[in-house]
Amino acid sequence: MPTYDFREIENRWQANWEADGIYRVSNPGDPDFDETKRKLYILDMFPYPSGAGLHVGHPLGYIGTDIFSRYHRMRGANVLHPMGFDAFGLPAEQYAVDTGVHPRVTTEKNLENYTRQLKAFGFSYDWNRSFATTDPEYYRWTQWIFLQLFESWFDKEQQKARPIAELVSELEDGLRDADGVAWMNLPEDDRRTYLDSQRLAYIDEVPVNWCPALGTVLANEEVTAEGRSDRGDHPVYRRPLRQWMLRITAYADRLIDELELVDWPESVRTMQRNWIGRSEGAHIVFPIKGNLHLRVFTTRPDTVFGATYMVVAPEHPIVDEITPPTWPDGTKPKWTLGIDDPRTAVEAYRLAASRKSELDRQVEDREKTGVFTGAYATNPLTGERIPVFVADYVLMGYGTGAIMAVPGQDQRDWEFAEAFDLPIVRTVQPPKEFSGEAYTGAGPAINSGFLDGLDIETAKEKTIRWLEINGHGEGTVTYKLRDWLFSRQRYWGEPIPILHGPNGELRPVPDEELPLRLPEVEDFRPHASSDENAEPTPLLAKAPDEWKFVEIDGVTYTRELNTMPQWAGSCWYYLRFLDPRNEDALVSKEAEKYWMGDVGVDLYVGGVEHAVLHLLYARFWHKVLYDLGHVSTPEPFGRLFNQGYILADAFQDERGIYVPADEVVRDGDVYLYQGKPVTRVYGKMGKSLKNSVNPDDIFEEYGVDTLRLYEMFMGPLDTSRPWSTRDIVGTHRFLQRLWRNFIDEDTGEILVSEEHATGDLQVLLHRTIAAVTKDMDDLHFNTALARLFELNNALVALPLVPSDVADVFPRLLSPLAPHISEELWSRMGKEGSVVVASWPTYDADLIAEDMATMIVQVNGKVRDRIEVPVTITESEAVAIALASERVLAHTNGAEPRKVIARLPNILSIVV
RNA sequence: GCCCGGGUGGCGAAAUCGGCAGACGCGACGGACUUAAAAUCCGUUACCCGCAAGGGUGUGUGGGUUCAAAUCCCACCCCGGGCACCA
Repeated sequence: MPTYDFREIENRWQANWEADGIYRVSNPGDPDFDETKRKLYILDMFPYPSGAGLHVGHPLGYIGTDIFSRYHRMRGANVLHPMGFDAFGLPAEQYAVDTGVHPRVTTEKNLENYTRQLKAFGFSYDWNRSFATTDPEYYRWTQWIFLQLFESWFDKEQQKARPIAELVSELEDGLRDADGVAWMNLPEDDRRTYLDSQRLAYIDEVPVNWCPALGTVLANEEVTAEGRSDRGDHPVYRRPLRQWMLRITAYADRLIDELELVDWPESVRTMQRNWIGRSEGAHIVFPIKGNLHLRVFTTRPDTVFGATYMVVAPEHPIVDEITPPTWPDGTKPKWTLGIDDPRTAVEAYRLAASRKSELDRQVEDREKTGVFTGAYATNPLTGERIPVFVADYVLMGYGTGAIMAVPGQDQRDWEFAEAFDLPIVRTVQPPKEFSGEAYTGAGPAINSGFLDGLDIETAKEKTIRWLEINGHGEGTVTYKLRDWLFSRQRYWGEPIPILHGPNGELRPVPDEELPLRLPEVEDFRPHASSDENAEPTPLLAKAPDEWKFVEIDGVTYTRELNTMPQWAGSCWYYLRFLDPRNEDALVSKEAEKYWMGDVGVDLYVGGVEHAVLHLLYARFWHKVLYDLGHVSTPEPFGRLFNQGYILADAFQDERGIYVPADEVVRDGDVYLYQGKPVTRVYGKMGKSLKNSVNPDDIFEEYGVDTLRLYEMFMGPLDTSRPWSTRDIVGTHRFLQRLWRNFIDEDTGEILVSEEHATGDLQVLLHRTIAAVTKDMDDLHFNTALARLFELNNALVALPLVPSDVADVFPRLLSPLAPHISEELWSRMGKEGSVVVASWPTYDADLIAEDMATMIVQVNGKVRDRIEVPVTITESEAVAIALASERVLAHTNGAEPRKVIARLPNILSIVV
């Protein structure tokens, strides 16, 4: 059929490519491996296959990486471009809870649908390398990595992970001791406890976010600001629980410092630094009375002379010990909440604070509340007695849960001091023009004894030295980053391969028994409860006894019943793609060395929502594997690129409920849904806004190539852009026009001449090659397309396409629109597939200009444009310009006072 | 409040080593073809004044640097995302 039958063309070529295995990539050691090619690893953040299927917003980045991969294949690279699925997770489990359908069944169905949809885009993935994190052959190695963490400790001197066996031998040899106790003097049980406390994977009793309604514990980052669950919006309570933790904090410095090694957006690196939150400062000990003292962390030890009171978090354990039965002399009325004794007052405040920590805390905004404990501490530098308050603006989870308050240099402390009538002493001299309250800027120290006159940095150092010499504290570094809570009480995750002995001993499941498969359970409902005091129970407690209990050498062990979080599987999938069927290792040394090369993944593309968590966790695991010698690069992802989102109009009815956007009709200025007016809003395309557009529908109407081109033509890859189905016709028309330029629609004849292009068309051809090549390198696919549009438009008036244009055009277009390019290539009788054709080159001499347009400015305004030879000299240019009538009209013949020449483009005359 | 992005025609956007603002596309308008419509092809399309030639204005706002600013500097406004009494 001579007209552009995109459906037939696209289906046929996708089938051919698959049959030919044209996107299959071989590894070092394979018979067809070509070691002369340079390697390029181009990776997408793999998707979670949800039940809703893909919408046109998902594949934006995938189209970009596909184009980049195809381009570099044509430039001779050996491109690894894989795709897989992050398939453990709560949605399938919750579906199982609701319907009883096994998560495996749901997941397999979704995987199939996602694979079908992704294949329909014509992506050049090597599907032979695909896997899902739920495959036992994959999670076998996820479990193996966990055991590597379990069997390792962090050597602070060497700043790296080492096998725990090396720690044991150093302890046995007396090269180290266990927290000051010699190994030989330590009883067996204590040795075990000590070792367990040193592991990178360890168990700790930590406060967790317990969500009874979900029957599970949530990570901090999964809890909303309102103290409710991110998923489901259920109430969340904080309670202590024994949990597996991963010691990511040991890597805090390296995770910051080694950001220097990667080519990432500066914004993402900044976000990671902020998340880790390294701050240097000091611990300072404030005596209270007897043996009691309050230890605080401060980033501003230089301001200690201005510490006029202290604040501890409501949850701080010292509060009970320091609060006296009666108010001491000098207690101001506004410090007491109007209550007769300190203990009652503090209890009342704590109760109010614990309630507030949920919803009200936000509402209450900035007003400072607190209560005096009735206790005084002594400022070790001034020797003054200063009151100790309880206030909820200090958090138990950061630093030591206590602060020295320096109202002169901290605005929150200033506000509190004003509210409670506490003294304010400036210890840094603000500039004269400063009119604010707390002053945090630079300046000389004042009111600070031996620090007076020093700048902040010097004063910090001197204070720390004083503290250390006098035993009142020491310089220290703290981090916002906390260890990674790694246990989930869910079913649909990787089982943690640990056995618990009768005396609390931890025994790893031997490597040869991996994978430890998920046991079958009959019912997936967690012990959900509306009782906030309900005990958390892992779902695997429902597994059969023969799974849960293991007898070894006459000892009965209980299996760990927690599973891993969804992050686990996505922490290392990029390594498995290198060697996905390896049964002896997570990746072979040769494959790892070849594909990771010097910088790791050469281009990693995904949404900015993963800027912190996923990328930080993956970097952490990678560094552990690096330390233990399993990988050869210090960083996993050499270059990161964040693609934008597809945005779309969404519509809300009068109750604020989203209505299906595709059923909304426009009537003049108003939008109607089922006859009722709705409000138009705008946001990220997705299920929650009910504004998804299904790619299947677009393929049906316009074809795959059109959709690929449209998504790329909308704008630069890294910005978000609004979906507009109306605009798709632009790229569709481009393809139809291209078709008609090459194919006679009546006869099906190829409209290509024997002749080469000449004159302007030849120049345009070579300029187009140059421009598209540069745009491809820069991931500027929108402008690459614009150049191809221009070349296409230039062909419309010609009866036949010149042979060199015909030879080049499908190759330039093929990364962007592979199907039509392959069809034209094939119809012209070209040898082989366009997929493996070489990228066109251009003749630099042809695109060199000999004439240029010279802009003539008079007093900064453009007054004339004159065609001049590119070799024009300044005196010639001035002579020509001053003779121009348009210039004369503005110079009135006056002599130039000044001439700036950027020849041949600019001549700027000042008169 | 803090941090990170971003504000350019009716719309999506080009142009960022400081050197022609608006490439390319959508839409709109006019024309050709057609019995007609669709499709296709040709043209116009930042705004204001002007018949025209031409002139003026213009890249969120106000200043500044410069022969020259979308681009650099200062202050502010708005939109999006992230974090939040983090000491």
